[in-house]
Amino acid sequence: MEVRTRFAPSPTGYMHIGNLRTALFAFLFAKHNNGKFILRIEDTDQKRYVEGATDVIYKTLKIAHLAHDEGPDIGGNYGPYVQSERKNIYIKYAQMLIESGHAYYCFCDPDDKEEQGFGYNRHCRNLSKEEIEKNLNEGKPYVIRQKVPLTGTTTFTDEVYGTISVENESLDDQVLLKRDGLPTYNFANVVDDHLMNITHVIRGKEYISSTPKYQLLYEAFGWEPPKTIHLSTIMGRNEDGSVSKLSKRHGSVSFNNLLEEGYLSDAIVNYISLLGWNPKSEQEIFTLQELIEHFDVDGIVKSDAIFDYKKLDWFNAQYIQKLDHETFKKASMTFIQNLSKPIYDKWDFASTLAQGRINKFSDIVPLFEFLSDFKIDTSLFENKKNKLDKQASKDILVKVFPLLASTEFEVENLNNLLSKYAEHKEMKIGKLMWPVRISVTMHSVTPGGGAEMLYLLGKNESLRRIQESIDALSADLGEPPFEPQEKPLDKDEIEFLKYLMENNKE
RNA sequence: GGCCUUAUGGUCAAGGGGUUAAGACGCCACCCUCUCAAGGUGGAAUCACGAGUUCGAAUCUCGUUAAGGCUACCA
Repeated sequence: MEVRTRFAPSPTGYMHIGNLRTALFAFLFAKHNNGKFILRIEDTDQKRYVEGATDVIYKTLKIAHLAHDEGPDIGGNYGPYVQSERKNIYIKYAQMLIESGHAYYCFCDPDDKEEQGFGYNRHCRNLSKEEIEKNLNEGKPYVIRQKVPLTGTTTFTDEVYGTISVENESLDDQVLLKRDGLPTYNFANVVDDHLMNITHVIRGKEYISSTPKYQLLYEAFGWEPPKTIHLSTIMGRNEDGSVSKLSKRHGSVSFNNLLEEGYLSDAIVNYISLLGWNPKSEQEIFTLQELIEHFDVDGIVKSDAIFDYKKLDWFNAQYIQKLDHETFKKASMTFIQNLSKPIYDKWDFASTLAQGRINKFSDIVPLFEFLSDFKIDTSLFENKKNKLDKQASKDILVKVFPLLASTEFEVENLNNLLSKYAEHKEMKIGKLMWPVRISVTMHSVTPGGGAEMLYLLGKNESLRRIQESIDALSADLGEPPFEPQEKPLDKDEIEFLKYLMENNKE
C-alpha cells in the first residue's frame, strides 16, 4: 500500500519552527517510502482566521523545498483540502455516528460549566428521543458529542512511543461538531485522515492523550486507523533556567523570523532534522535528498529537545561558507542596507571578508560598524603582544602617513608597501599593522587586515582618521600636534623608497 | 487534582546487561595568524535519586523526584 502522510497546519499567519519540523518529518517519511505528502489546511476555528495565512504556509513549504503532492493549491484526488470547504462531509459523518449510537446531541449552554476542570458532565448523553426532537424542532442550538464508553480500556500502538492504554472512564465526551456547524479538530482529523487515505499520521506528541478518543472514533466507524508517529516537543530555555515549549520569549521561533535574521533555509531544515531524530551515524550535514535517504522512524527520539541557537549558528555558518561567492553577494545584499553606511560600491570586496566571518547575515551589521562609527580611544594602541605603547604607535603612524599619502589605495598596493616597509625597518608586520588598523577603525576586532581596512575606507577617510589618531596620541603624550602637509619626507623614508624601487625590479 | 509521556555532559545525542560511556555544538588552552573568523591539536564536563533482579545495571523491574502534555464548542 502506498504510504501517504499529511501536514495539517492551521493558518495562523506564521510557521512555528516546531510545525516546520513536523512537516519535515512527515515529508521525509513519505518520500523515504516513495509515498505521497499531502497538505491539508485546518481552518475550522473561525475566530482564528487570519488573512493571507495560507500563503505563508505555501511559501514556507516552497522555500524549505518540502513539495507536497496534493493540497488546496495544486489539487488532488481527495479534495477539497481545506476543512472549511468540507463542512457537509463532517455533518454527514457526525449524523452517522448519532445513528449508530456513538454520538449524541447536546443542547447545554457552553457557558454552564457545572463540573469545572473535569470535562463535560454528560447531561445530554441520555436524553429521550422526544426531548431531542422537541429541542431540534424549537431550533435550539446544539453540539454533537462523542459517546465514549464508560468502561473498558482503549489501546493503540504508536510507532515511536509504543503501546499506550487508557481507561475509558478517564476520557470525556468531547465535542465533535461545534455550534457553528464546523467540526472540532478532534473530529475533522479522524474523518479526513480516513477519507484521504492517510497511512501514517505524524504529529506533535501533545496529541497522544487525544489519540484514544480518535481510536474509538475509528472503531465506531469501522475504519482501520492509520499508524501514528508522535514527535517530541521542541523546547526553549527560559531565563530562570526552566524549560517550556519554544515560544517567542526564547527568540525567533518562526521560519520567517529566522530567514529575516539571515539564516539559510537549508541550514534551518538541516538543524531541525536533527532535533528529535538521529541518523545513527556521525554525519550532521545533510542535503534534503540525503535526509530522505537516511530518514528512519527508529532514529526518532522520544524525549523533548531544547532548541539551541548556537548550534543553528554553526550549521548556518557551514552553509554560508559553502555558498559560492556570487550567491553570497546576492543573498547578503538586503542585509548591507542595514549598515548605517552601506558600501554597495565595495561590497564585491568586502563580502569576501564577510563570508568566512559570519554565522548569519545579520552579523554583517556589527562587522562593518567601524565604517561609520569612529570614536577615538587611544588605549587601543597599547598592545602587549606587539610590545606597543602610545608612543611607539604614534611613531609608526607618523612614518607611515606620508607613505600612504603618496600611494594608490588598492589592497595589493597597500599590502606590498606596508610589508616592504616593515621589512625595511626590520619590524614584524604585525607590529606595524596594529597601529595602522586601529587608527583607521578604532576596533580591535575587524573583518580584515590593516590594508583591507584602508582600502574599504578609501584614501581620504583613512588619512583623515590616521591624522586624528596621531593628534589624539600627541595630546595624550603631551606632544605638539602633527602637521603632515608641511612635513617633507625625512631621510628615513627616502631611503625606504630607494629600497622599494630596488626590490620591485626583481 | 486525574490521566498520559519523558529522564545520558550546558545543548543535540550514540549506546538496550560486561565499553577507557561515541560524536557534534558550546566552553577552555595551545598552534597558526597583522585583529577576528576559519583551520589544527588537546582538555574539562554526563548515566536524576532509591530499592530490586543479576556474578555484573546507564542498560531490565518497581518506586520516588523532576519536567512536559492532555483534561476547550483551540489546534
